[in-house]
Amino acid sequence: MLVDLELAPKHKRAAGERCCEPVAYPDVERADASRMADVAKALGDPIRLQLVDVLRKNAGKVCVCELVPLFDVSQPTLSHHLKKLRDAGIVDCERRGLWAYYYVIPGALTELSAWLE
Amino acid sequence: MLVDLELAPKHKRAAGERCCEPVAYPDVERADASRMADVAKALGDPIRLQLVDVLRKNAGKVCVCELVPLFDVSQPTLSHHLKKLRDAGIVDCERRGLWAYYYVIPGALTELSAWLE
DNA sequence: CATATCCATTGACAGATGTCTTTTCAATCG
DNA sequence: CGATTGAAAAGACATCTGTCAATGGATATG
Repeated sequence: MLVDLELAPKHKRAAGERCCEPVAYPDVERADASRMADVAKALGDPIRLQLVDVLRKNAGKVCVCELVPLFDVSQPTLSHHLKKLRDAGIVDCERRGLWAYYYVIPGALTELSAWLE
Repeated sequence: MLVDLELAPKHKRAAGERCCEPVAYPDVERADASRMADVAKALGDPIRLQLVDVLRKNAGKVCVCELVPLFDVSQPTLSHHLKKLRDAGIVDCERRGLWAYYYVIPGALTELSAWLE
């Protein structure tokens, strides 16, 4: 599938003249874009993306001590990544005694997912 | 919709004992995760996300001189963002005389989109 | 050729990021 | 209580990121 390029053979414009037709730009998009970019940014690290992947496939069943050995980073580093995901509103955790059980917050990815579609 | 938490009331384990059941962890995911994380990272900036949004809605019709006034950043900064998107394999451009026409590469977002779903 | 225009690149710089080691905190066990 | 354990936080440090001003390169006009 190729993109339908509409490359009008343009000529140099006079000073101050627009070189292209203006693109309609919905102002509402700005806040949406910020929210979605925050989520995308949080997913923009292989470890965090895999963390979300594992958590989604094992909703609510995974505690940190089980996540750590899956990655080649130290426990504090993984904790740091989990905090990033928490700050982005993608995951949350529930503590039970010594253990912390992480899960993906339902709906946290739907806005970005819908936009990407 | 709530996550189905299976919080077994665990007790302190003996030294060396696993505190959790091991999670099956497909090794194939590693390369996939890296690719998708790269795409997500590129989308992890509001300006870049909006750039992709505009380009998707105006496939192949948008030249840089038209994109610049849409954002409150300098032309070199926008050029930098476009390069990031190019490096991530999300967009490409076609030059025609003085102008550069950007477009979203078809299928560039499908892997991430499918995973997010 | 000289000049103007579009766009990319370079260099600089403050701030964010990923990582580790060390520390702290809360909870459990003996 | 004292010791141990799971997990978060703090501190340090090299690297990456977003931004701008200045520059460069290619193309068009005259």
